Amino acid sequence: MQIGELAKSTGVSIRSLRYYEQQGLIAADRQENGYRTYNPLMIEKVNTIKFYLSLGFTTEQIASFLHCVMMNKESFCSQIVPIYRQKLAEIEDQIQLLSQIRANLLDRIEAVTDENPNLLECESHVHNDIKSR
Amino acid sequence: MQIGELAKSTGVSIRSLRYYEQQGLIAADRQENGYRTYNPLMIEKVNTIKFYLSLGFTTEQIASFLHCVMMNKESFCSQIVPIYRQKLAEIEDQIQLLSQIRANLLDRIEAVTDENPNLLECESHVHNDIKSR
DNA sequence: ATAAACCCTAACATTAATGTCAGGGTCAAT
DNA sequence: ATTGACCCTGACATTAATGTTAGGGTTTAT
Repeated sequence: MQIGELAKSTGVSIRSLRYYEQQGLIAADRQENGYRTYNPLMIEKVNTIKFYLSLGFTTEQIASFLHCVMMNKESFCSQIVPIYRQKLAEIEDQIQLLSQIRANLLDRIEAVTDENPNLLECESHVHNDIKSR
Repeated sequence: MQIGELAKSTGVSIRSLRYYEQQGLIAADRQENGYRTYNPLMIEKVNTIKFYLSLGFTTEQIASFLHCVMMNKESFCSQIVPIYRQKLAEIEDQIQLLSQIRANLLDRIEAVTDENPNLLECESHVHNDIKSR
C-alpha cells in the first residue's frame, strides 16, 4: 500500500501522513525506489491519530500514548488517564471561558436592543446623528 | 501622555499599542521629536479594545465598529448587532464542538477505568505485559 | 518515447497578536 | 559628558498542522 492509497483510505492528506511520520507517529517501509509502503493495519492507526487530533491532542501528546491505544490495551495503560484528565480540564476551561464571552455578548446585544427597540438602519457612522433621529 | 504611560495605565504592552495603531484602531499625535502623544481619553479607548479582543473579535472587526461604541452610541448603530450575533454564533459553535470533545474524553476515561477498576502503574509500554498481569 | 499518474525532498506560506532584538535617537539629571 | 530612562523603526520569532510549489525521479500504458 503506497501513501496515496493510505491517504484515500483515511481521508488524511499525503502531506499530513508525511508530517505524522516526521513527528514519529507512524513509520513506513521503503520500496527499492524509495516509495513508502504501508501495512493495511496502518489505516486503523491513522484513523486513531485522526480521532485524537480531533480531541485536541497535539501530535506530540499523541505520540506519547499511541502505542498504548494501538495495543488495544488502553485500559491497561494507566499513564493515559492523567493525560485524558488534563485535556479534559483544558477543554472545560475553554468552555468556561467561551461561556463567559457568550454572556458578555448577550449583554451587549441586550444593551443595544433594549435601549433602541425600533432599530434603524445605519450604513455609516457619519450619518448616525441624522438617521437615529 | 507618552506611550509608556498609556501602556501602564491600560496594561497593554507598548508593542501592542503600536500594533493597534498600525491596524487603524488608534491614532497618535507626534511630538517634535517623533514621540507619540495621547489624549487621556485614549485610556478608555484602549480598554474598550481590550474588552472586545477578550470577546474574541479580531482587530479588523473591532476597527469596523469601534467608532460606534466610542461615541457612546452603540445603541444607535444598528450595524453592530449583526456583528455581535455572528460572533455569538461562532462562540456557540465552538462551545458545541468543545462539548462534543468533552463527551468523547469522558467516554475514553470511562472506558479505561471501567475495564480496569484497580489500575496499576505503568511507566513504559515495554513493561505493560508484565505489569498488567 | 511520451503522457499520465504515481512518488520523493525541501522549503516557504498560512494566522493573529505579541515578544524580542538590533540599531539608534532624545532628554533629564548629574 | 555620561548614565538611565525614555522613545523610534524594522524585522524576525512564536504555534501547529497543513497547503502549496519547485524541481525531479518512477512506472505503466500507449
